[in-house]
This record gives sequence, C-alpha cells and structure tokens, in this order.
Amino acid sequence: MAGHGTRGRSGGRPTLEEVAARAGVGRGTVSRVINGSPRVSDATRAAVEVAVAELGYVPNTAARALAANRTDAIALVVPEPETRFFAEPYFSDMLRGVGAELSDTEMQLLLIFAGSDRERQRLAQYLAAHRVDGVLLVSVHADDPLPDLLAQLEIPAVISGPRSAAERLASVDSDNYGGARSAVEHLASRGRGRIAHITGRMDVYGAQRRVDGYRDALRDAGLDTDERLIERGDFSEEGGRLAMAELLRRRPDLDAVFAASDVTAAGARHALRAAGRRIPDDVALVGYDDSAIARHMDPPLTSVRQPIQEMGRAMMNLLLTEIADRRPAASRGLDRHQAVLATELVARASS
Amino acid sequence: MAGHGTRGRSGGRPTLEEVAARAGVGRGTVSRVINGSPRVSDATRAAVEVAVAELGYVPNTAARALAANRTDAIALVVPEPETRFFAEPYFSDMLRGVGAELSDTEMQLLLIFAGSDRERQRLAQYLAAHRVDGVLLVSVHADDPLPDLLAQLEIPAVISGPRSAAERLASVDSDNYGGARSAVEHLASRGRGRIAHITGRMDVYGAQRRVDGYRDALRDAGLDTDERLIERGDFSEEGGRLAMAELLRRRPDLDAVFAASDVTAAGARHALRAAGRRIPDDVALVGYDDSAIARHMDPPLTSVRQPIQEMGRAMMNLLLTEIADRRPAASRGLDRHQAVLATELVARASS
DNA sequence: AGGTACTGTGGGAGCGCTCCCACAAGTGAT
DNA sequence: ATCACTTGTGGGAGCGCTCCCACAGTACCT
Repeated sequence: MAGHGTRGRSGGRPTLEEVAARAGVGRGTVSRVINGSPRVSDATRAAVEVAVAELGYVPNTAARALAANRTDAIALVVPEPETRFFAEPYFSDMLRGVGAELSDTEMQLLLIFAGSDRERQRLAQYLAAHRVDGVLLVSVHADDPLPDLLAQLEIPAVISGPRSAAERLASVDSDNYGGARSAVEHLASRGRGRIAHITGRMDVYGAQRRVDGYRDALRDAGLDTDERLIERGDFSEEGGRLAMAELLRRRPDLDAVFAASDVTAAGARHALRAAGRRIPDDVALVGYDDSAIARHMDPPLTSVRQPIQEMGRAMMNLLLTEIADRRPAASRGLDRHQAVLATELVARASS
Repeated sequence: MAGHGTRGRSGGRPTLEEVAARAGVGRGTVSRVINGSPRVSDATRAAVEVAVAELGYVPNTAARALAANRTDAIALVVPEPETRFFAEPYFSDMLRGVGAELSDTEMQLLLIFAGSDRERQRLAQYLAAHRVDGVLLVSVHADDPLPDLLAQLEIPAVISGPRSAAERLASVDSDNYGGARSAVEHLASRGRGRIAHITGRMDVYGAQRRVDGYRDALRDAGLDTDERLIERGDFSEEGGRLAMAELLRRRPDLDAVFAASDVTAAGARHALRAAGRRIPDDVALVGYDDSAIARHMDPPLTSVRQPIQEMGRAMMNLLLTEIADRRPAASRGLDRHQAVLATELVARASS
C-alpha cells in the first residue's frame, strides 16, 4: 500500500505542509512552532497552533528521525533473562526511577532483554542501526562486551555500577565504600570489636569497594584489623555459609560479621547457628541490599539499603545530559560523568 | 551534528547507495536483496551480500519507516500501573509468550504502561502518530475507550479477553465457558450434588461465560439448578467471603462451591471456616486462575488453569496476521479473528 | 519471423520532516 | 541618510529508503 506517487493526499494524516498552508505561513515556521523555537512571533505561533488543532496534526516520527538524525528513544538494556527481571525488585525499582525522570520528556523508553546469545545478537544489530539515542545499562558483569560496543558506536550510555575505578562510560553507583563504613561503624558503636567481613565476588568493583570501606572503618575506629577476619564469598548463600565456617575456625573469638549481601548473611547465619552462636547475643550480623530476605530473616537482619529508585533517576539524568551534549563521555577522556548516591543503614534485631 | 548539505559522506554509516556502488548494481537491486525479494539472480544477490558485509551496512530504520510507511514495531499496552505489572505473574507469562512468537521476526516490541491519566494521554498521542504497526492490549476493562480509539485510528490490534460477545477487535481468550464446565463436572464426579457458584464482576465478559458454563454443566449432569445457589462476587477476597456467607444462609445444605477466581475462593474459605465447615469434607472448593494463592492455600486449592503464555503467542500470531492483511478486523464486519484456548483443571486437596 | 510472456535490473520520484541560507523589515547608533 | 545588527520568515535541499515504471534479455509459443 501507499509508497509514492500521488498517494492519499486527501485522506491520510495531515502533514506539516498542510498545516503551513492552513495557517498561511511557510513550512519552516510551522516546524519552529512545533519544536518550540523562540524565534517566532506570538501572533504567528497562535495561528499555527490553531491550524494544528483544527487539522489534528501529529508530527511524523519517522520523517523527523530521518531528517534530524535522532530517534527520541532510549533503551533500558537488561543483560539478564526476563525471569530475573520480574523476580527481582531491583529492576522494577530502577524502572520506576527511570520512568519518573523520563515522564516530562518527549523521549520513549524501550525495554530490551539481552539474556540469551540470540537476544544479544539482535541487540548488537539494533544498536548498530542507531535505533536509540542512548542506552541505560543495568546489572553488567565485569567481562561484558556490551559497554565497549556502545563506546565504539559512540552511543551515549550510562551504566549502573562501574566495572572498575577506570570505567570509561558514564556511571551511577551507590556508595559502596561508605555503605561498608556505616555497617562497621554501626557494629563498633554497639560495642563490637572483632568484626569479620565476608566479601562478595571480588571481580565486582562494588565488592572491592566494600572491602576498602570495611578496612578503613576498622582502622579509623582503632579496632582489630587482622586480615584473617576477611574471607571471600561470592554473594551466594552457600558461599556465605562456607566463609562463615572458615572465619569461625580462624577467629573463634569474633563478635560481629559484616556480609557483602543479604543472601550471604543468610548463609552466614546458618553457619553461626550450626556452631551454636546466638544472633545478636554472641555474634552481631549485618547484611547489604536491604532486600526482602533481610526483613524476613530470623532475627530480622540489619542491612545497608541502596537507593535503587534514585539511582534510576540519576542514570536517566546523566544520559539526557550526555545526549544533549552529543558527545559520549568515553570520547572525552577524563572528564567522565559519574554519580555516587549515599546508602542508608537500616538497623534491625540482628545487631 | 548532521542535518543536510554535504554531510558526513565519508565518515558516517554506509547507505544503501554506497552498497549499490560497491556491488556494481543499482539501488533497487540492493533494496530487493535486503528485503529478501525472490526477484534477484543468485549471482547478484551474492555480490550484494559481500558488499553489505564489507561495509557493515545496516539499513536506516527511520528512512525505511518513512518510505514504506511502516515501523516494524508493536506495542504491548498494559492499562495498569507498573506495580501491578510486576506483581502479577499474568503479565510476565503473557510477555514470555509474546516474546517467543516475536523472536523470529524483525519486529520490535514496546512495552507501554497506561495506568495513569497522564500516561493514557501520552499513549493516545503515540498511537495517533502511528508509531507502531499494531497493538496488543491486555487486561482491558469493559468501559475502556482504548479499543475504540484503536479501531478509529485503524491500527491493527488484538485484545486479550473480549469485552463482550460482540467484540469488534480481534481477540484471544481462554475458554471460560469450558473451564467453568470442567470445574463443575469435576465436583460432580466427586459425588457433589448441590454445587454453588460465586461469580466474578458481571460486567466482565469472562465472568458471564463462567456462569453460563456452570449452569449448563449442572443441567447436563442433572444436578440441582436452584438459582439461589448462585451469588455475585467481584473477584475480590472480601466479595468471596460475603457471597459465601449469603450462600450458606440460603442453602445450608450445599456441598461444593465453584468460585470465579482463586482470590474469591480464599474469601469463601474464610466464611466456610467461620461457619465450621471443613474443606473438603463438608464442602468442596474450586477456584479459577491457578495462581500462587491456589498452591499455597490450606488445603491447596483445586483450580482452573488458563494457558497465559499460549494466549500471548496466539495474540502475537493474530496481530501479525492482521498487520500482514493491513486491514483491521474491525473494518471487515463479521469476519472477526478470534482464538479461544482450552483451560485445564488442576485438582488439589480442596475438592 | 513475429508475438507474448516472464525475469532481472536501473533509477526517478517521493515519503514528511529539519536545517540553513536568503532576505524583508525593524531598531538603534553613527 | 547610512551602516550594522537583530528578529522573523519562506522555502530549497537533503536525510536514506521503497515503490514502481521502464526496459533489456531470454524463453516459449504460434
């Protein structure tokens, strides 16, 4: 159907040209009004607006995208299977923040899952076709090639959780260092002096930062900084259990544990129970994420909350700036855009 | 950035014209190859494909959309707040089905929430701009103006759950009538003879059909068809409780209840417990939806399962057909496209 | 040999918009 | 009166593609 020739001149949707004719002005003027340019007299603007209303004119997105070389669309890329997306409140919180920030924009948000190889293939094509003006990347693993692809294509992008201290992409993160510090300071204030730490996967930058925060807080508080109080975990429950058992073997006198995630803390709790230690009487326990697990644990788990929704907003803000600048942070060397949001310690019965 | 004149001729993305030059053919031929037209000789096709690969050519979507008057995008419209979308497995199941059917297509799926008035306003603009080739509409209320807007704009659309027997839009539904019948037949086969029914909101077509199925099944089985065995509910738990209490008052001798939803059944269960009736010993209970509630109820609830994921697939299939035909079902009078999928009774301890 | 078909191909015209140049008209300084 | 701006406006050119017409070449009939 349609395509060319003298097609549907009368029947179809009105064009900018028809609006111009109706308002008795030129095409350029209508375009200026539509796009909110200040360089139009009030009288002319009013006339055009009347014509637009009468004709029910709506700009043709495709034509605009072609001529202006932009799409007014943004992709939220989730490098996970859909199931995880729906299962974890993290994503819906993030989405809410992003949506809130976007709602007074003309931009359109696309949700793209890239869990399988097939989906990733499609995504690469999609990005290569420049079908979006910018990309929001959440939950990226350290070895993910996606960020580099984005940098190479020079597509503005913002990542949640930088992959390292040398992250080239603009990024938003919560204050992992500060969060860890607050956990340790909280335990110290409760009179605990031999505080252990079960780390997350050490190839995750945030996990490294939590270790840094833990160490510095211990040192600043003048507490026991024995390296044997640190044991590796991997964010999993089983990892937490094993690490806890090892810590109890090495330092049976420990009186508190800061775990790098709530799930890890759940594992630690099992090991503590198995060893006959009471929480919090014998050993105080603090987790990270303030997830549902924390609230439902027995006893309820003290945890460090990250402002996920705020992070979504911040990501969107950064991205809109990047797009406005039309120069991805990656190409500007050290002048990176970053945002780090404060965490909040939620104290419960476990500490 | 770009715009016009002799812009980025060398640097930017390759165009179809450049591919044509490289392959030593005309623009038309490249277009045919890209779009998989059979009217190209094998030799020419191969040459073009080489040029495409060498140049890393990716078609410009905007230009294609403008010239061909199509977008290759489909919207899944959810007329609910995002929170409900994430809370109910219904949507994620539906999405999975839709996605599966779409994955071997070039089409792009957009997820659009239209819970608030503001969002609905935006959606209307969006549709008026014909930014999608078709729309999937899930969870529509009887008085929703959205379907009519779609019909008026002549945008191909498929609705999940027709609003009435006279639904003009193409639709996919589960077999509410048959599902209700199977519930009643199941109870009858368990030896129950005085089977009550708590309906859903009667302005929902599916709820009406369930009543029809209930009535016909009773009649065909030669059971008690006393109209006093039917009481209105509204899909809610409280509604189920009230209706159950009323039914017990009117027909204290009833020995089974078929509730129009699992949530309703949960309410009925409370009322039965309050009246000292044991489930299933005194009264057998069957729900509808086979939701998580059914599995976790005490006792576990027998329920009618709808094939949500299959419905998603069916919707997508119907829509793709509609789009291919380029004539919305609404404009073809009685030649409507519909699909009705079978339900399945999941028997548990409550019956 | 002439006709009729079909296959494969090139390229003009056009999709509806934005960008920018050109230019008219007004304003104020010289 | 002249110049130098500024403000507002019209419209040409171009974005990269698809559609379709025209036409060359080949195949198969009369």
